[in-house]
Amino acid sequence: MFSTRQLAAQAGVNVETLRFYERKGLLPAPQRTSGGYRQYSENDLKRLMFILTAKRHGFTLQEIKELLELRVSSENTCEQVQAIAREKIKLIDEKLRELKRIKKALQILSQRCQSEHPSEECPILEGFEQSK
Amino acid sequence: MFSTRQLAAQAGVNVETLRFYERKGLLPAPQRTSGGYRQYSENDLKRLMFILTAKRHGFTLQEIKELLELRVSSENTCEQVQAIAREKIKLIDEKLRELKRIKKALQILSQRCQSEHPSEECPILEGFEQSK
DNA sequence: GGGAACACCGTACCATGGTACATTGCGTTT
DNA sequence: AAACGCAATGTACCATGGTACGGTGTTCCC
Repeated sequence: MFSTRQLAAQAGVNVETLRFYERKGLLPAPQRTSGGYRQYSENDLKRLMFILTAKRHGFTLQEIKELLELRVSSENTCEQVQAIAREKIKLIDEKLRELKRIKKALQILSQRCQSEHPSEECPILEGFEQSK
Repeated sequence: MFSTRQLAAQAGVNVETLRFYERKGLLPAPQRTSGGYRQYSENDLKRLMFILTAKRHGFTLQEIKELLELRVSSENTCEQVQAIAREKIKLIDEKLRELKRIKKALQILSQRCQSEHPSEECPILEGFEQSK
């Protein structure tokens, strides 16, 4: 069990951020002590780490919330969950493809820098094909 | 040559966005007609597409600006450019790794949904290891 | 040469994702 | 029981990345 401060420190975020995520429904309202202090579990930490990871490459909080809500319940049959998961996987595959494209462009740039004259102009743009 | 409206339409963005990117230094101030209208080139379109692609997976406008400024000039020797490019490539590799992790977690979830009972609880969290 | 249709500019506004108070409350220590 | 530290709350504020608006200027076509 962690206090707000401890959880925030573990994850490297601001204490206020935890409250913010709670308001937004990304973190569940944790148990409270008799005095009203939040008590976070190991599971909350994992969940928080996931949020932060997903956030780092451009998932919005809303999307992350949806990812986290992907669970089978009475409202949500297995097949529905699978459909949503497949959708998200497709989205991720697209992100993967585009990141690879950008990486390749950077590698081409780096390559050119090795082979050409120092003062030569080698704009990064030249390595790019049309996107999307 | 495109007008502002044409370029915006080609790229699927708002006209105002082009002016915004120009103010922020992401798009160069284009040539103007005698009447003061902007005239964009094919190269501007490519540049804009790159910006949009990079943006879609979490590069900030500031980072994108730096990517676009990666070019050899009198201020910037080939070696410096290479160093920056390598740095960005490392960053991209990290994003790739984390996206793959998220994808795997989703696949595990999807798998479970096939093999278990409809009403079973299968939270997505369970597929995740500790991150970072 | 008058009027649509579009362009320009500055400024104001908006959503997202936080961050920072100021105030009140808990809880331990002395 | 006073005091220190940290927690909780509501509200205000901030940066980023746009978007909208009102007023003016330009083109083009009848």
